[in-house]
Amino acid sequence: MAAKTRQKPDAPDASDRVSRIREGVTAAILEHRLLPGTKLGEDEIGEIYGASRTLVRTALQQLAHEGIVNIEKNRGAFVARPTPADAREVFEARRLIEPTIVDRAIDAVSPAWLDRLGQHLAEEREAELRGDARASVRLSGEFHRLVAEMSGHGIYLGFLKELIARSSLIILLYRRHDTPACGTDHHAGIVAAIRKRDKARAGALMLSHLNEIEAELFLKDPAADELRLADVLGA
Amino acid sequence: MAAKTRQKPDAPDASDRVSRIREGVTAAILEHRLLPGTKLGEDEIGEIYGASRTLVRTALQQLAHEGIVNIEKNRGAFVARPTPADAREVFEARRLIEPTIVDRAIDAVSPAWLDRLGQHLAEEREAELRGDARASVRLSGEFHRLVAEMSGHGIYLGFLKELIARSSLIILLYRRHDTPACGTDHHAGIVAAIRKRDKARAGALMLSHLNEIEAELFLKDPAADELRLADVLGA
DNA sequence: ACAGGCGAAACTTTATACAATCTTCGCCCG
DNA sequence: CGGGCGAAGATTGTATAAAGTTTCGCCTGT
Repeated sequence: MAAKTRQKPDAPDASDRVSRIREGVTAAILEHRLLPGTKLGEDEIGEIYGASRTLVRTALQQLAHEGIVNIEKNRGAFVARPTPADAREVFEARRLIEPTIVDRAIDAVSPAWLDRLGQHLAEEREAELRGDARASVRLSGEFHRLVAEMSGHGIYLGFLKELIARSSLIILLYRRHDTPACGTDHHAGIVAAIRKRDKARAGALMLSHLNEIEAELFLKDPAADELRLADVLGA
Repeated sequence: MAAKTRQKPDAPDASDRVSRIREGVTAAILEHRLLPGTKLGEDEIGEIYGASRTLVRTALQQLAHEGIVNIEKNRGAFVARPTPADAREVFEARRLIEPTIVDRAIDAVSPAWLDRLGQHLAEEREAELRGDARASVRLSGEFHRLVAEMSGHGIYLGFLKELIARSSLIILLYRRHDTPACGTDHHAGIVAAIRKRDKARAGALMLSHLNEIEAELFLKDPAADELRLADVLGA
């Protein structure tokens, strides 16, 4: 019967327009097409997506709540610029949550999920061979989200989505050398451990993976943000 | 100079009107004055706070993102009614995060914070003696938030605020017997451990505290929601 | 030439009006 | 008398317009 009118409350690819805006802007930020500090004018975005400012505003407010956009009163919305302190908090939280998520994911493992993971690893490898940095960045984050979805834990998934989005900005701002793909092999190792249902090993690998990513960051004084940003923009 | 015009971006008690609406509704939900499933009409709330629907809508969207309000398309906003599965997820997440938060709080301990904690315990005791159930519920949640603020970890604090708000709804829906204050002594014990900077003990006490709260819940089939709600309303 | 202030333009914020959708109540038919 | 159809009422979704704030350029005075 009325199965089409009442769609589930938080449809993943919700076809309404505000979700399309939100996901478009999110993708642009996660792929490093929009740099930290960039002004996100309401008219500007509205014209791109053919939507009214009302809808754009809604989307921007959601992004602000997720921590990847800052809204300054009477000034507008800007792509967030996490401080080194923020960065340390984000990675501490990820080190706490993600090993647990892997653990739960192994509980929920199934052939279909293993296929999905294998397929994702293939995509990551392909993007890296292609030298497509944007796709690599996006897929790297999506791997972690995939594991969280696999765990079937909605709250962990929500938290992790936030942490991943912020991590993307942090990596852009503070990565030391431009090691293009730090941990493709790491992901493969984690999947292997999941296949073997080896919780201890999977959790340990996830932890060391996160540690290695953070170790490649240069988290010093906040004033260095400007320099770093100029560097990225010049390249 | 212009110190009043540009206040910090995420002021805790932001005096703008949308925050006042959000906090008012949140307080009403946390104090169990608004029951799960209650319709939150935009005009209705707008008239109470003397605000336009635009502002009310913004506040409701924020509450929806925090998980304590559900917005159904073309139907309106309702106080969320967590399922037993949601409840288990919330408490699993709290068991993971809160011991870590206590740990970090002990790192940041100071005489001022210890005063604040002691003062809070006194308030809790007083409310309980008074038999003020509403204040008890609110203060019980605020204790956990206080520890999170003490930890100085903004992300953990944000996550925990969400979890506490949801917990309040869960306890209302699924508590077995009306044990008025399950864990006032627990809170005191945790504070004592914090005073002694005994991380292991503080974390363990927090964990058992959460376990005991969850143990008092009756998490069976989702269909029982209706009965439970009717029970509460009748009382 | 330079500092300070005035003013206009652009943008965000808030309110209001319009359109679309759902709910409810009444009526009619079986 | 019960069930279903339909129209009126109410409520939400969206767009547009009015109001307030910030910012930038320009002009004047020293």
